[in-house]
Amino acid sequence: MSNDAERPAARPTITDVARHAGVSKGLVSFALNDRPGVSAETRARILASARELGWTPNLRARSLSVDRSYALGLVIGRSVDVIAADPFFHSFIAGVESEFSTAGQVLVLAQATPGREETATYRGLAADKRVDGVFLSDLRAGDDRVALVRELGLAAVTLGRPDVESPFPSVSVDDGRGIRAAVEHLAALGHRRIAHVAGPSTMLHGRRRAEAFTTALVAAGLEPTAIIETDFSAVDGARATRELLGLGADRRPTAIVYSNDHMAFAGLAVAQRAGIHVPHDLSITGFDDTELARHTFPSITSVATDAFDWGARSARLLLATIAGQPVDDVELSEPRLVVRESTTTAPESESARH
Amino acid sequence: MSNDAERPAARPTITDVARHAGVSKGLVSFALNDRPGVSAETRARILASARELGWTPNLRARSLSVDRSYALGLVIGRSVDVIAADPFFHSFIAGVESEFSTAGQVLVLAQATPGREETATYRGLAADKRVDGVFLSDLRAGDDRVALVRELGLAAVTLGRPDVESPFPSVSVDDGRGIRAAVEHLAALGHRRIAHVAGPSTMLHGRRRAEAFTTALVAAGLEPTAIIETDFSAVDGARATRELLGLGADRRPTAIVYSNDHMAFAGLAVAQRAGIHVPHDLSITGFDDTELARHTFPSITSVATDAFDWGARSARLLLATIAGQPVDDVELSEPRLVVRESTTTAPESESARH
DNA sequence: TTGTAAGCGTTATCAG
DNA sequence: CTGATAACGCTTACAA
Repeated sequence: MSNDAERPAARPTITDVARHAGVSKGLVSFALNDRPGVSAETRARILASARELGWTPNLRARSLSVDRSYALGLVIGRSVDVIAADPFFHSFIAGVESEFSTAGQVLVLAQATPGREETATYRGLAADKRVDGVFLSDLRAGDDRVALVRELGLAAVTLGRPDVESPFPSVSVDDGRGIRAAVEHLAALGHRRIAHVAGPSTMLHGRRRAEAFTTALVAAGLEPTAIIETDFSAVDGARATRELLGLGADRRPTAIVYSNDHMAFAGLAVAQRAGIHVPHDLSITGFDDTELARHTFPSITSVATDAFDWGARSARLLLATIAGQPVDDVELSEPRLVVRESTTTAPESESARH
Repeated sequence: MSNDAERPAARPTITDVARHAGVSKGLVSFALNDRPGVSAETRARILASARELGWTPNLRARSLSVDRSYALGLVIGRSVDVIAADPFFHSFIAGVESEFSTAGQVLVLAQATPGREETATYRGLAADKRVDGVFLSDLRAGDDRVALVRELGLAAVTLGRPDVESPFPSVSVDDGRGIRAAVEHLAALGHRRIAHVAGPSTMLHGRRRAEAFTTALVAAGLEPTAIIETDFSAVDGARATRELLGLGADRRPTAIVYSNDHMAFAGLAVAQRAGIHVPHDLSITGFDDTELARHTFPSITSVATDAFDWGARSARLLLATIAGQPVDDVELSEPRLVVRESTTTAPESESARH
C-alpha cells in the first residue's frame, strides 16, 4: 500500500533545495556551511530556497559524512545515592546546556548501573561514537579514566586537574581557597580545635579539601586535629560527627568544617540530638552552598562555588578542543564563604583558655 | 590482504566482514540482526568473522539507514532551582539507564535554558531527530507538551496521567494514596487541625496531592483547613509555614503535610526558629523520602515512592512503544508512609478538646 | 539460501 | 566559480 506518487509531507532534502535553487547539491552544502567558492548572489538564492522549503540539514546524514556526533557526554559514577544528593550536577548541566543553545549540540547523560560498569559505559559511548567528547568529573586519585578516554580517542576536559599525566585541558576551581576561608573565619572567631569531616581521599576534590584544611590550620597557628574520612554521604557525615562529639571534653572540636553541605546537615542533626547547641557549643560550615543551607535552623555557613559557570566554561572548552582550536586550562573564580548562623565565637571555656 | 594490510587502525566495516566471511554485505546484515533466511552454518561463520575482526556496526550509518536514533530524551523544565532540589531525577535516570544496558540506547538530557525555551528544545530534538521518544515529566494542567510532542511525531510516555487527551501511554503512581496515608496517620494520632503545604496547582502532581489531602481530611471526619500553594521550593515552603504558624492559636494547625521533603525541611527550620517544638507542638510529614529525611533532628516522616522503578518501567514502556509493540498504561506500586520522629500525638490541649 | 544494487542525505573530490 | 560523482556504512527490496 505505498503511494509514492503523492509524498506525504516528506521532509525536503538538500536535493530538493538544489533543484529549487537551480544549482547542484554540492553548492548548497557550500552555501550552508558558508565556505568560500560561492558567489554572494548564488548563496543568497540558495539560502532563500532553503528557507522557503523549510529545509534543515539532516543531522544523521551529516553525522555519517563528517564523522561527528554533535553530542557531548557526561557519565556519572556508580554511587548513585551519593551523587543523588549532590545538587552540583543540576547546575553544572544547566551551564553546559547554556552553551549548546547556539551550538546545536546535545548532552548525552550516562549513568553506570549495576548491569553496566563505568568503563563499559565509556567504551560503549566510544564504540558507537555517540559523543565527540566527554566531561570527566569527580576525578579520582590516579584516575584511570583519563588514560581510557584517551585510548578511546575521545576528546575531553577534566573538571579539576588530575594527578596523572593528562592530555586534556581542565577547568578548575580552587576548593582549597574555600576551605581556607572557612578555617580562617573560625580561627578568627577564637576556635582552636577545629575538625574536618572530609570526603573520600580517593576523590581528588575530597583529598584536596582535606589538604587545604591542614595547611590552613597550620597557617593559623593551630595544632592538627581530627580529620575523618567519609564517602560524602549524609549517613557517613552523621557517623563522623558522632565520632568527633564522642571525644573527651578536652579533645572534642568546637568547630567542624564539612566537605559538603549534605554532611553538614546530617552533622547538625547529630549535634542537636546530642543536646549540643549549634553554634554556641559547636560551629559548623558546609561546602556547596546548597539552597537548603539557607533553610535550616540555624542556617549554615557554607562555601559557594559557581557550578553553572563551571558547566558553561567546560562546555565551551570542550567544544573548542573538538573544533581543533588551541585551548588553555581555565581557572574559575574563587569560591567564597557565605557566613550564616551556624558559626559563632568559640565557647567561653575555650576562648578563655589562652 | 587478509588481516592486516598496513591499515592505520581503521575500524572494520561490514564490507570487511563480508569479505572475510566470503559472503555479501547483505547477508552479514541479516546475520547480525538475526533475521530468517540465513543458514545456521553461514550465520555462525559470519558471526565468527565479525568477532575476529572486532567489528561492531556503525551506529551512524545504521541510524541514517533505518531512520532511528536509538536515543531517548528527557527535557527538564525551566525552573532549575526548583528541580535542582529534587532528588527524583537522579533515581529516575538511574532507573531509565538500567534498561539501556541491554538495549544499546542512550539518554539525551536537555534542559531549557534562558536562551532556549522548552518548546524550542522539543522542536530542536525533533528537527534533528536526536531522539526516538521522550519522557514527559512534571505534567502540568492542560499541558501543551503532549500536543506538541504528538505533532512533532515523537513517541512518548507520560509520567503520570495527563488531564488532556493523550495518545501516549503513561506510568503513574498513586500519589494521593501517600497523602492519604499521611493524613490518616496524623488523624489517628489525634490531630484535628492538619494543614497542607501544596505544590503549584499548575502541576498535576502538586494538584492531585492537594486534592487527595482534602479528600482524606473529609474521610477522616475533619474540617477543611488551610492549604497553601507553593512552587515546591524551600523558600516557598518556609513562607507557607510562617503563614500557617502565624495563625491565631485556635486556628494554627497541629500538623502540616508537605508536598515534598524539601519544603518540610524548610518548614521544620521555621518552626524551630519560632520556638515551636516538632513534633510535640507540631507534627510534620514530607514527600519523597529523601535521604536527608533520615538525617534531620527530628527525622522526618515521609512518603516514599520508587523513582528508580518509575524510570525503569517508563523506559521499558517507551522502548516497547517505539518498537511498535502494543502497550498498556502501568501503575506503579503504592507509595508507603515511612514514620519517623517528626510526627507524634497531637498536643494535650488539642487532643483533650473532644 | 545468497548475491546485487539501490537507497538514506550529507560532505568532499575534482574535473569543467 | 560550478556541478557531476564518489564516498560514508548500513539496510533492504529484488534477483538469482
